[in-house]
Amino acid sequence: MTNSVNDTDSNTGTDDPYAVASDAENVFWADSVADVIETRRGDTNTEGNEQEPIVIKGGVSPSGIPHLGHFNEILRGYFVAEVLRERGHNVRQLFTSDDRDRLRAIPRQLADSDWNIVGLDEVDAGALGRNLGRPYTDVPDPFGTRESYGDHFTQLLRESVDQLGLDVEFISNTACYEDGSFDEYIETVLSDTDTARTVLSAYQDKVDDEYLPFFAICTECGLLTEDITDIDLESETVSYRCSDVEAGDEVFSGCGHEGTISLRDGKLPWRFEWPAQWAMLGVDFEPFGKDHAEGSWPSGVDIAENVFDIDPPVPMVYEWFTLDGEALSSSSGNVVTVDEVLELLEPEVLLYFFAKEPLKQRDFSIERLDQLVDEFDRFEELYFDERDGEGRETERAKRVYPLLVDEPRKERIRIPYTFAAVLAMTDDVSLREEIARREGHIPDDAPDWAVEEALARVERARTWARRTGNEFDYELKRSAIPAVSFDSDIESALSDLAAFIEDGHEGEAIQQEIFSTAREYDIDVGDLFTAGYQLFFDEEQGPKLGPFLAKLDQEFVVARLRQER
RNA sequence: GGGCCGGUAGCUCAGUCAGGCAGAGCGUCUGGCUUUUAACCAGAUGGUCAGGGGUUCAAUUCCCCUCCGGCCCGCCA
Repeated sequence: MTNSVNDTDSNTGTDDPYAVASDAENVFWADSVADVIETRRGDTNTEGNEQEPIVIKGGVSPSGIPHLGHFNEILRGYFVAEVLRERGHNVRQLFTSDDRDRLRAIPRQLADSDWNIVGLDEVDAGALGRNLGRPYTDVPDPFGTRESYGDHFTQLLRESVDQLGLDVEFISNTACYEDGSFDEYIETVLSDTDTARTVLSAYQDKVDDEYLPFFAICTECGLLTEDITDIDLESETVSYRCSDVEAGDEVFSGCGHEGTISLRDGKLPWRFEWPAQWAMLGVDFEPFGKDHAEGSWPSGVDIAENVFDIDPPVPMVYEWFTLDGEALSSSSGNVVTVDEVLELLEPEVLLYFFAKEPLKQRDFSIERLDQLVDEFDRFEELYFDERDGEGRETERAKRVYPLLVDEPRKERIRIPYTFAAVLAMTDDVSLREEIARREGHIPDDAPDWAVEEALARVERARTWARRTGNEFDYELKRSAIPAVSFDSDIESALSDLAAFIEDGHEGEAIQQEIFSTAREYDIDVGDLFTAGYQLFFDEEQGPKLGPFLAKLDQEFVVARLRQER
């Protein structure tokens, strides 16, 4: 082995993907990354002397439903891109869909073009099974609307990026192979297979003297096969035998066909393909998951320097998220999509989540989503000097918050998330607003746009309560009375309560009256409350009853307490 | 087996990289209200900084070992 990354001194600083984002000078990791990128390029001033834009890349195989974890590949880069743009640089943010990778397993769940999550029983799973081992772009779209499986899931990812309002250029790996963009890099690798073997063998034991770093798509059966028998760079062709491919526990059977294909009808193995992308696209920065940190990254550095003769990009490792404590996984179906998340919280809250320290293991907890939203609300208040911070909290908020929203607007209104969930117990939109105003969450002079956006959170909290079935998941049974029956004491007590409310009283007075009525009839206070919750929610518990009833329309409340409708 | 990242209050997280009194929000408890029913206000409570050892006047912070969660050394955010 010569000049591997491990025995040069070039690995002391910016090649360490763990160290790049952890400079104590900065309160925001993306600033530390940007510092390193500027130093590396040597064009730290912003006087317009840089010829080429700074290129930031991410990438993923379109293996199934694009879930929250995949957005690390976009959003970690997005923050770095925004910081660099602030500093006056021209930045391109790229995303490669690694869509010539092979379909290795069929996910238990898929998403159709409208983001409906569907099980395998709703598609032709058998057809998918017959396509195992073939490139994603050669597998038919299971929903029959797009050109391929790969196109379908790439398109879904792109829609989520659009929903977040991000400016990202999508690049199809398959398209790059087909249009010849990869040609010179494939030729570089295959023209000196000794060097390729030598470099890679330092990282992979299975590389032997026969190893040829190229895969071919079989012209007969479409399998992406690894058994390359000859390379002819004169004619730019590769000969292969369609042998079985082992991938983990799976074996994809080859058809045995022996054929010859163009360099454009195959692909480089991942370990070479990644550095080839860096070379082809001129990548300056790329974040990647911890899975690549100890394997693909060091070999990629070595291949970049010693096969392609380029500098590798500035790297950054991010930790994986869990979803309510479990690993995110397209194949197992434990996923949450950006589409779903945006039904639960505002985009800026989602961006806030991704602005946190990349190396911390984090759980995205839908059960406790209120905690994340509360944290964001406080962060926002720090930015607007509406709250005192500890240590460098305020400094961080001042730095990061403007990157989360289109435009900081001091007049914005945030209804606390769990209170929004309480408001969502009624579907009367004007009542929601009235209660929010009365409780002081909406100032009298609030602009219309701020009220509208604040109340949009109520719908999101409603969706959250329904999705989790939590303690806020109450629904006022307005249209029909729940099937209940009470003993005569309780019926009388409810009737007295109706009369009291008919006289017109404030919420706290009604609350008091519930207690005194219960005493009067010598019934357990809890039983009377339970009866109330049953009548209005068909549940045994609920929000503080007196104030809630006071805010509903009186005629309805009185009639319901009398069990008339 | 070898290497890497993380572990701070019941929960979600700052602080650790530059050693100097252990922090926030939520929750919980108490009061506001002679009455348990979740929204509001006030106050209080809350810790073996995963565990052990070392260096130091001083360690959550630096070093070593161990445990737990995860990753890499096949493929794959």
